[in-house]
Amino acid sequence: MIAKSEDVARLAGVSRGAVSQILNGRGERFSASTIERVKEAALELDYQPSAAGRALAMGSSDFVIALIPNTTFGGNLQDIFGAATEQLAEQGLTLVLRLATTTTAALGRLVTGMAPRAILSLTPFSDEERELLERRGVRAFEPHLASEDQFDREIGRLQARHLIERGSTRLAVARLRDARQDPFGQGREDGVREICRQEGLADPEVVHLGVDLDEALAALDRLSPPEIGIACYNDDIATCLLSAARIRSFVVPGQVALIGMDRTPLSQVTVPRLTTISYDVTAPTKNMIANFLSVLGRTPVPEGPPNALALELEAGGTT
Amino acid sequence: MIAKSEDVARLAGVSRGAVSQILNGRGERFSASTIERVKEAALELDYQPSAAGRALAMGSSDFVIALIPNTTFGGNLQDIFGAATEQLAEQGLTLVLRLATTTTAALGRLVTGMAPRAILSLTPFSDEERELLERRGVRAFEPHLASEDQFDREIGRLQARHLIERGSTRLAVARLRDARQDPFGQGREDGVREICRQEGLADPEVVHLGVDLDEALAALDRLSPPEIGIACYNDDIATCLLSAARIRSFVVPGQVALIGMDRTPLSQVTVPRLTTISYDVTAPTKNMIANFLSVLGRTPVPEGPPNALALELEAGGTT
DNA sequence: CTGAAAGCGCTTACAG
DNA sequence: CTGAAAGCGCTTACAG
Repeated sequence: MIAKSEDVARLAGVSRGAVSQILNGRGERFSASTIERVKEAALELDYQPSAAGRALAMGSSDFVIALIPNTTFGGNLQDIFGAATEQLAEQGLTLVLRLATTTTAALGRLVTGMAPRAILSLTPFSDEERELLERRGVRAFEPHLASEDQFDREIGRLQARHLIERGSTRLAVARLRDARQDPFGQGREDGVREICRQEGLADPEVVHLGVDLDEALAALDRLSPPEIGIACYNDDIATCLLSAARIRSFVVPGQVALIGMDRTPLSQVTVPRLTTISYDVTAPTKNMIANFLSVLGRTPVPEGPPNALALELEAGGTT
Repeated sequence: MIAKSEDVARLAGVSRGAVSQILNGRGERFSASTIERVKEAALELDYQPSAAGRALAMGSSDFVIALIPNTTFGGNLQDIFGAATEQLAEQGLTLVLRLATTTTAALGRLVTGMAPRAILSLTPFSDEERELLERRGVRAFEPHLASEDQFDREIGRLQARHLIERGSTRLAVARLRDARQDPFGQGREDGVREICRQEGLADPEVVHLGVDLDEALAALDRLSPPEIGIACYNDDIATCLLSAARIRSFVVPGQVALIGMDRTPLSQVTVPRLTTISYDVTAPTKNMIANFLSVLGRTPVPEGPPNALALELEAGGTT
């Protein structure tokens, strides 16, 4: 049988109320020996308070929901959430993950059903979601970013500037064929175009492809190099185009210059090594969690928001 | 304010008990007009039953926990869990994800606290976990796999047989440097060795590396080709070694033959294309979920377990 | 066919 | 310093 607070109370010879107080750290007014007895009884019975009972009595559960984005959930994020799970566990909170791929309605059902202590998201909430959460009285946390759109434009700008600096006079943007997976593509493209205009170059051509060699070859043929600098949606796309360029015997970076984004591990082992932009989600995510913990009021306030645009260009051999 | 069942009852002019029965589909005995009124009231008030209240009354919550493995949680899995989330939602169940990286004790706290309807795992539970879950009365589901170890040995065997078939007479195994991420390495290595002995070849040399060009170069130098067939832990490692071979000007597959595992998208765009083994987690995972739903008794039993060892060798240009 | 009451396991004023 | 009681929102026998 699963022990309940009554079992603990009986074993320790106190009331259920006392058990609750003591186990929740509000037992200053009890004698040391009583406290000791209760704690031992709880241990002995392997007592775990029922989440439902607590939630009902307290009005909000001990759950914290983390929304994970639809994009690749790489090893990085697992480490972060692994650590976060433990940190929250120390505070008696249990972190559960949820795919962000849900409608606002589903999110609504989730939060009113679960009554979580808070909800964390790796990507900014939509206005609709924000309003919903406020109405339901759920605290929402998101990484302290500049607006998502500005962020993507900045990436596009960075890519374009670097390509131009390295000698490209004709730019292209390689976006993802699958629009579902391309939430950031438009912002990137806009950033590239902005720089092109600013520098007096023609607007970038735009190609769409997936991680597929045939598509990469077709895209490259359409762009009819020699002499094109391609700002790629991510390193995988850049890698594809690098293979395509090799098959077509184009000189990289002489004829085809490539810049990726993400600095994936594999981007560092291509020949030549990919030029890319690294962006560490770790810092903003950790900061978000620290911020959350501090709002819980049990932890010092963190140092201050890290630079939200911690983009770093890593020059490789493809530009 | 958040509506509760009492609000719905008042608005519909019935008792709370009636609201509960009707909204949970056990309202056959009520008149059609009553049912209609209650449903409308619920809709109007945007009523969401409190998970805590339900859980407390019913003894188990509407949560289903899915344990996600510590390895890469790729796009595939997201799709699967996205679909599963919706399927379960239709049954009134809410799927939450949890990193599998937890101690048995933490798992115990989670399940006794949450009282989930079931717990699903993508990888087999340990005996300890299994025993814990049984004791707590939590239903556990896992993909219908042959034992994990057999599975990995089979992968190793497949890799080795293919390399030998393609002419390798000296084999090596490339494992992950980071042992944490190498849970399957030993089984694979054992499978390769088994085949080597069976075929009268020397035992395979074993190298350890990460996704890092310098490490790949060092590993390749240590194996001192020409003439080595390398069974790689995964496609990323194989890709690394392919780059290293190119830098050292080894002929692939003539001098260095490579076979990966996973059939990642990027493995299909290397030059030459990687020989690899594909294994679709989708089928076993979907099957597990179908199985779970059928046990809930609201869905027909699925067709029968898919072939758990649905490994498929995909010959590329590296062997 | 419907409603009133008890109970799920916990916490929190409140009375002693 | 401690215990008895009420109440959180729901469901489920049970009585009408």
